Amino acid sequence: MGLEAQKAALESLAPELLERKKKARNYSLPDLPNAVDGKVVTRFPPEPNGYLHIGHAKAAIIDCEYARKYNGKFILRYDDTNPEKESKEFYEAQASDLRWLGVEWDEEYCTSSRLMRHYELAEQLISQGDAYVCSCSGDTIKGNRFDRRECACRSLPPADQMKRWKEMFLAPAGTAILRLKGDIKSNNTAMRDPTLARIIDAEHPVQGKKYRVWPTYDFVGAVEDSDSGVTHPFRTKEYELRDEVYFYVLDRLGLRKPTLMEFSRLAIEGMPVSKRLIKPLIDEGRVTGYDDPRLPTLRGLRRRGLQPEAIRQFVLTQGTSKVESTVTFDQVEAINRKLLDPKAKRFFFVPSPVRLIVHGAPNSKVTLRFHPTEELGNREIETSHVFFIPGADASALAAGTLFRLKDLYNVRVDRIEEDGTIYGSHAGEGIAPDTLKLQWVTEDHVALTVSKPGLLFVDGKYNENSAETVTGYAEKAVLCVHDEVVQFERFGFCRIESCGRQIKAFYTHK
RNA sequence: GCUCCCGUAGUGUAGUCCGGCCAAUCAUUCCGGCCUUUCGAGCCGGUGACUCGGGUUCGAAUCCCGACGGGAGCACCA
Repeated sequence: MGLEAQKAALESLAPELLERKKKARNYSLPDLPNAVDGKVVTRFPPEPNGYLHIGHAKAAIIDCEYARKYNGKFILRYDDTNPEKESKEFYEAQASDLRWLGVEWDEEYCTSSRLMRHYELAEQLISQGDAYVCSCSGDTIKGNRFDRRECACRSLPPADQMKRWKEMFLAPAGTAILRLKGDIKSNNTAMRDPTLARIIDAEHPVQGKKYRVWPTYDFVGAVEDSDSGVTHPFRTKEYELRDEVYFYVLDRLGLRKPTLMEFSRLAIEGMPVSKRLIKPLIDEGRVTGYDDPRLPTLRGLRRRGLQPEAIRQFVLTQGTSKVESTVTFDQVEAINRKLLDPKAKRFFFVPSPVRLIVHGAPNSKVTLRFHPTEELGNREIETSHVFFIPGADASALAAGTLFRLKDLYNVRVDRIEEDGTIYGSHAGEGIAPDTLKLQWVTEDHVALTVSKPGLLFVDGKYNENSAETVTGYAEKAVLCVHDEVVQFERFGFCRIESCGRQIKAFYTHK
């Protein structure tokens, strides 16, 4: 029986079998292991040392989303245990960026507020013989780690270690560190007696000069997750080698062990996320700051016109896999466009304007809707016989061509002058099929420059053309728009940043 | 170099833990078509993938071994 015959036979016997069922994509995150509804606790632990970017957003959104999914609790924890790197401004900046993102936390605290607890646990480790004070030089420590060799400090008895620990609080910075007695022979370099605490003299943005001995990430990351009741801490893949340390520390301390999980770092093509790459761009004036719309910082994305919800949906489509991938920005744009489409007001913006004189044009006042289908209001425009149309479209016109001024009437081209000016004649109101429909402005317009954020890096090199601008005329009505994303018809979505005579527009995407 | 992680269409992603319902999901890109007073959105359709080689099994994207490829870590940063 041939395929067609089989189909026909099936059609008569059981037609329902011919319909291919479509499985609906489930956008929610996969189930968590060891999760109990109402008992899940997650946390987002940024270090207040810079502005949050899309990578942080991924972590924060996933953490928050899981807490909601299981009716649990979500904690914002500032991991501020290195006073040399952190500064006051970032605590609030990070919180406000998270609020903009729509991430809401149930609790918030600073790791630096718990140093006494860390000291207490450090002393427990010391007295148990699980930690020691090492006074070797940095180079010696490094060499010994490489050679898998224990140093003399390690074998001193706990009582001596405790004495050395007390002395650390008065010792000059750099002269001693507290190390975990791990496994110096381990293949995992992270286990070769990692540092638990060190001396730092810098003033802390919150604690001031109260402390000099600061615990490290390996120590407090594990302790804080456990102490604060976090059940499902997430971190990015580069910490995977430290998992063993994490659990070992908790094990020696007799503390509860959370279900630790990892996901890959989020990378977007041409958009650097690291301060190492961004800082020089700012210093050299190649970007305007951390809120430059070409940057994937939350501030940059916001300025560009990205909706927080788009970032959330995008992050959720990425999920929690460990596969490292580089996404192109159009994935984010597509989501953003769908969100923006029903709520962005439509305006006319004419890039590279060319003058159009219409013979027989009526002087009239037209009312144009801000949106073709949604009730977003409207604006009025008075028209006479002078218009401006886009240069790119004008260059395709020739004498005799019929086109339409969108939402107005048809025009037939009579002639085109040397200077580019187009002379045409009014050619009826009815919509003619298959004609160009052009956006237009009248003589009563505003000059506008649109910044088009491009990729900052192409093939690993700074892209000199990342800050393209398009100049043109916009209809007057844009003057009443403040900090809003609009759609310039046939041009693209743009965020209008300021009002008055100084309008800035950023091209969000097509 | 050592250790660890990861390899599903152009790009992402679901499925991999607990092998069969996978003739492999969804999105995006691209290409058609429809609709439309926008080159947008929407609707319909199409192209397109389990890195390779062995093994286990009645049956492998899924389990095992190896190769190859990519990434990460090897701090008194987080």
